[in-house]
Amino acid sequence: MDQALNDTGWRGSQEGWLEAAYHSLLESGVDSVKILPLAKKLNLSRTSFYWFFKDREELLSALVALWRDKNTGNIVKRAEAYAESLAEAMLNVFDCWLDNDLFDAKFEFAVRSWALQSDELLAEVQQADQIRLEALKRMFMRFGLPETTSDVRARTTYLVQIGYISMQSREELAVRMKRIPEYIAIYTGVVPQQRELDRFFSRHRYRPG
Amino acid sequence: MDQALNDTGWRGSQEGWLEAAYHSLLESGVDSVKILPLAKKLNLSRTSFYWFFKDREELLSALVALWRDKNTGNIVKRAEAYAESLAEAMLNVFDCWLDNDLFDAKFEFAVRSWALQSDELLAEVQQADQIRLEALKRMFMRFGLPETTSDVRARTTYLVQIGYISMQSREELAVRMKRIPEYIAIYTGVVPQQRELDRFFSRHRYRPG
DNA sequence: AGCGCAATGTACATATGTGTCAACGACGAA
DNA sequence: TTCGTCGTTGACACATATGTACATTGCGCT
Repeated sequence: MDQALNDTGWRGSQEGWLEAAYHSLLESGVDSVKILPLAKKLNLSRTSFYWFFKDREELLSALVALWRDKNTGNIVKRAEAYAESLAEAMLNVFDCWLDNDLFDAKFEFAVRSWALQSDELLAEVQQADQIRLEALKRMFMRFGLPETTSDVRARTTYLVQIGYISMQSREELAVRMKRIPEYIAIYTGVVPQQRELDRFFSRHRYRPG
Repeated sequence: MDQALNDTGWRGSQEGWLEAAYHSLLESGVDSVKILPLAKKLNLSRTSFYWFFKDREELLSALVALWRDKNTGNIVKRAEAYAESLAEAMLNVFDCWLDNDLFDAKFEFAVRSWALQSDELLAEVQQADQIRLEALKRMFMRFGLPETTSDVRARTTYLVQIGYISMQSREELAVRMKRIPEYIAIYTGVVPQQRELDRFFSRHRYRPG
């Protein structure tokens, strides 16, 4: 995001406004995404906004598009990634919860909060939930679990993460990593092997101890 | 709520405004809680608001107080309620997720979204999370689980619910009930007994089948 | 009947936001 | 050099919100 966007030589640009809007959305919610304050942050005249966007609505739509592109695809990919065991498959999915490039948790929360005041967006969010939950459910079924079990385990996996996001806590990586083995055990019903955990830890540049 | 509040004979009242604010908060978030729109809904003059509340801030504080009183106490109580088995204890907690009088899920979500734009409120929400999680953790430990396990299982239990709330789904009671036995199995690691489930179902006026 | 006060309404001052318009500048290509 | 496009700006017209000062209504009590 931060490097993908950004300027083309001129002071302002579509991307400049969009990035400012993105940061404002994440920090204080949709209702803080207003043209006047953004202009102040960018040190631009408010009205120059209208050269890049028809109106505020168009800016908000661009934010939704950004979220759509980023957050759903990667979960599905990670759920479908190759794995020898269910525990390993689960750890693949966990990549999303720890790597901000795969899943932007703050963005996700801001969009969900936004959905409270927009039925249109709510429908989109619920569709995303559906797609993600189904991908996770298929993952459990790939390893031979029955359908109902797979469904509830998929929900547990996914909802714990959505809930975690909504706590807005900022914990150390180490604190979160210590819980991983237990989570895997609960979600899959199987204790993960040490080498599976080691592979996961090293992927995230974490040294247990 | 709906019967607790409401009028003293006069057209307006503290409670009238507060109730209108509550509904507006739940439907469209804090930023929709504005005096002018509320006045229109209540068919009152906007300025008569100031007879009951100093300003908008005071109304918002009253909303936070309402949330604080309602939503944290009951979870703790249910987690501490008597139970013969861990599964039964878990089902006691589940009462909150199914009974709107014990835990107001929509209210909870609206407040969490609100916390995005208020650091003060965020601190309160995180404190509530802490208290609730600790109560759940103690519940697991009461039944002999080790500390780390209890902690992660408490998180799972709680976060699934917070995540579920944030999906804002409106599912039939039957759909939700069908998942209960699996949830209990995942959360506690123990399959619940039929009589435990039956007691739970009847408590919530649900007939399986 | 009429007084007092709780409750409501009217008028004003102010703040913050949106969106349109027409004018202005700076840069690159013909 | 001059022209057109890209980008920027200030002025204007409005809309929606807050909060204060003051006037007005109408219920209840004596």
